[in-house]
Amino acid sequence: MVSIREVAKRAGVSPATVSRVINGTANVDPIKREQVLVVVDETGYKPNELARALFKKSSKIIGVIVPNIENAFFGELARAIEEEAYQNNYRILLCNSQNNTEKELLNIQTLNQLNADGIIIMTNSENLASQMGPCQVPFVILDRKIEGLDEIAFIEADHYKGGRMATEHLLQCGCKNIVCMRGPQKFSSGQQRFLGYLDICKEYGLKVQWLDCDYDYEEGLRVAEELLSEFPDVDGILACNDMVAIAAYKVLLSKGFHVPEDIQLMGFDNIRFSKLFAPEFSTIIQPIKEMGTLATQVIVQYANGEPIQKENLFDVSLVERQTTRHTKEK
Amino acid sequence: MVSIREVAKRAGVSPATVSRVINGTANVDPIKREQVLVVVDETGYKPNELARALFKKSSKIIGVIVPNIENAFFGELARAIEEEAYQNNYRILLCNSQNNTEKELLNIQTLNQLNADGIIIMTNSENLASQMGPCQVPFVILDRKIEGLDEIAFIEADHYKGGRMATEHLLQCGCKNIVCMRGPQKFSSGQQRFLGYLDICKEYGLKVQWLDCDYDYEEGLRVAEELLSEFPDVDGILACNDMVAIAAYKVLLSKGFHVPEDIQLMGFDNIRFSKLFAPEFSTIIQPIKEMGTLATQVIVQYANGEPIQKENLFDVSLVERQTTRHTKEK
DNA sequence: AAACAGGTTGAAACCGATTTCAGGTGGAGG
DNA sequence: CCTCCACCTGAAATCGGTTTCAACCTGTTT
Repeated sequence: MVSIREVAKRAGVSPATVSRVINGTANVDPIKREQVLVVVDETGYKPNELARALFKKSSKIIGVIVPNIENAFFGELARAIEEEAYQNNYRILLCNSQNNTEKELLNIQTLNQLNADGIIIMTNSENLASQMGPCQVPFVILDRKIEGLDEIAFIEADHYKGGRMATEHLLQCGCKNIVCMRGPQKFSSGQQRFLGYLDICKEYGLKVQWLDCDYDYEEGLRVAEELLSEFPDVDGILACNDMVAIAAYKVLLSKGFHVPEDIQLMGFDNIRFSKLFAPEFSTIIQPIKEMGTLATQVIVQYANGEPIQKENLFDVSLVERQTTRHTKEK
Repeated sequence: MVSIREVAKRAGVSPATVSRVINGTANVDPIKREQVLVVVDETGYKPNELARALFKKSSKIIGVIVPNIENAFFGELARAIEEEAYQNNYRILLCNSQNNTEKELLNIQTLNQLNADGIIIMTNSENLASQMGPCQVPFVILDRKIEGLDEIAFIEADHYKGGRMATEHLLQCGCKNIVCMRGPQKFSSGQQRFLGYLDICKEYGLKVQWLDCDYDYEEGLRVAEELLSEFPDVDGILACNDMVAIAAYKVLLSKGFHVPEDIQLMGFDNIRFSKLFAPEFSTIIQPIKEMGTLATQVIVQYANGEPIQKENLFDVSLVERQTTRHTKEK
């Protein structure tokens, strides 16, 4: 690899001048500029980003910490983040934490040591902040609030509204006996969705019934079994997310229930598979792409010294597909 | 952020000594060593990885280039790579290329400028190598051969065997009219699987019938429609991968066909969703995790100057689930 | 013709690590 | 007691960029 000094020598100028030509940071005599450009072209010179980042204290790297990249929701977020980062000439350093707090901490440290420009974090680790050493890198929290971490921005969807809409929809589809497989109450997403469910039940005078369920498929399987034995006359299930909804569907299928004839089913998130599945799932749409894009933009803006909005609540909407059935007579 | 000079000053030693303590690269007087460790602990000093990487010409970063992270197959590969990289104290820089050659080239360049230790690439770009500038970073190619690129290792599954097994299985399940939705013939995966299908057809004297189909869901929908109109008495479909199999299933469902009663269906890859789907898909298992792990190990070994194996063919196997039905009378 | 403003330029310092190399110390051996 | 060797140690060079700063050149003003 040819260095800036080598280019300078060949072009008969100083490294400083080469730097100025490359970065356009100052005027350079057109003749010298041309000489430099010729040599750059001949040698295929590309500045070493490490050296640059070392001096500038910015590596144009954004760290992305997700609990599980195989989880479609995070996969889709990661994709949106990567895309937007690329557009802005940033690169993505990915950490798949598997709920391993130690791994998250180590990755945060690495990002710090790499002069990263920002960290977008989605995590399950509640007490991450307390265990974390000093960190220069600005944080953006996506989807799940972390106590004690002073992030530059927080981005989430309106889970409460989503919870309300989902429950109300089941109601309008004729369900009398709605059971909520509520998500982890340590997350605001879990809390707010459940609160939405609760409030609708209260407003319509419905019986409140629920079970706790983590956000993953295997848990969904287990809890759905439990649900059927505990609430035998259930006719509507509000799953905490799409993966759990799919798990519930499979359990219902194996027990001989029909969806939506016997039992109706609502998911949450609108991951891509919720539409690919057979039947296609009615669910609450979180604007996943927009959220990921914004997370990245916030970091870019912050790096540029632009003002940013700290709290960002994204609107949600409902899509009715094949697992619920809107009764015509409302 | 405190620097090594700061630590050295506080501990009353030189930066060289601090470096030696941190890295254990030379003996240091136990007393001084202790002083250094105390200061390191007090200040929370962590060496700047950029400075280190600049000097060492190795940033402990592995680039991962995938065509589409939302595609479960690549998502699962990425996960395995990240996991193994973490175990070896490497980090992952992710590029989701969306089949955009320019984006791939730019990311390769960036990785080069970052003194990355290796690039694991899965791409659709055929003529990537010819457009690529000089690159110091060693490549490992996963899943899809790239002509003209001199990689340090190539890793793929035994697609030919998989193609044979899948076809033979459909045959044993009583299919008389197997249609192959073959994958892109520019990839060895597409070629080899199709070759397996062809050879089994020849050996059993079967009629050969196929359509071309890209590896994605939307294509699967389109081609499956075409398949039904072109081959009305099909009773077995060999999809080029699991996503296409799912698409085919949905088309069959919408046309009123029953799977596996009317038409049997084989996928390929064994992505997680092939088992989560309803019905669960019979498919060919690629050892995704093992392949990703090996790709990473190869790079680590190469960085350590250890010998590595260039060509790596992974065995595949067949899992019979609900979309095929093994007839008892063989 | 001298003074001054404005624009280019390169030497050198800097970012924060690692490693080389030469000098200093202490103990063993003659 | 002197020599030699082994072992620590720190000054300085290095990695490859960027930026500061002072010097220089050109052309204009008085």
